[in-house]
Amino acid sequence: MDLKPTESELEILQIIWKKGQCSVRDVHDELAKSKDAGYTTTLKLMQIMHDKGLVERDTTSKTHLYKALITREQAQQGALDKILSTVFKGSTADLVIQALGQHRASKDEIDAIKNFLDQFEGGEK
Amino acid sequence: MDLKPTESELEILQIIWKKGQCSVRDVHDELAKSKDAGYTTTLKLMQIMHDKGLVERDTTSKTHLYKALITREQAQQGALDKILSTVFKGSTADLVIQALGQHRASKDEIDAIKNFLDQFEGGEK
DNA sequence: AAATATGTACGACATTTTTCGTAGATGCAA
DNA sequence: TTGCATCTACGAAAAATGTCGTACATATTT
Repeated sequence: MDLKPTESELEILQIIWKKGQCSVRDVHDELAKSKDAGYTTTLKLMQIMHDKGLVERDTTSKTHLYKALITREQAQQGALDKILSTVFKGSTADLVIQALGQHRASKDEIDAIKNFLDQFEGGEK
Repeated sequence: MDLKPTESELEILQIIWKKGQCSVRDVHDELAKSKDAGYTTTLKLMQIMHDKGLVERDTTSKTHLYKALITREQAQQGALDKILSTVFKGSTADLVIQALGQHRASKDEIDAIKNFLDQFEGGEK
């Protein structure tokens, strides 16, 4: 089980994660807002995702309904692992600092992260 | 100018970043430690990177020497932007927390991040 | 019931990325 | 200077991804 979604598959997973359960039409309409591809392209992609085990589907009615079998958190972790090894030399601290440096996080965000760090540090040696 | 390295190109860039300036042989020998591809494959890839403007090269001697034209920081930012939009819903805080949660940063790393945040927060509103 | 709309299946093609073989130039050692 | 090692150039194929057309089934409307 490989479970490494491609770029297009990730775009589709995003929509499924947001809506919870989707028909191909749901996904395609949402996708069409930002992208320009045919309906059958989306269909085929979702069929492939099913073959790969990235999604499951309910085929009891004519319009099949798809659910994600991989969580957003899993995909996030996979994406992080990948860029950590390819561009961040494995340094989480570098990654975090680079992420925060560019984006100008809001005060709320910074506080959330600080709280997280505090709680974290308490539990560790 | 697209400047979006592919997966293989990133592997090569990593080595060039580390060594500063490399022949194809340098890169290939290093690559061979973790991967199994022919010499001409590496050569071709580096030629393509040159065509794309990802690297420059000194061709005065028989063995050409390559330098990166994109910085590690640029590539890091590109990689971050990509996964922020594809799996993190644009939330830097989510990304940071997910990164720290899994990877068990060391105390030093945590402190470094905290210091960074402090200095940061001071400068902001 | 016929026409129209909407759905799945799936082969085939297009594009992008990666891999490799072969040819030819240049340096070097016997 | 002959032979061998090392290099670049580059076309072409393989592999991975993304795209679409067509066929056909099932609803829905008139």
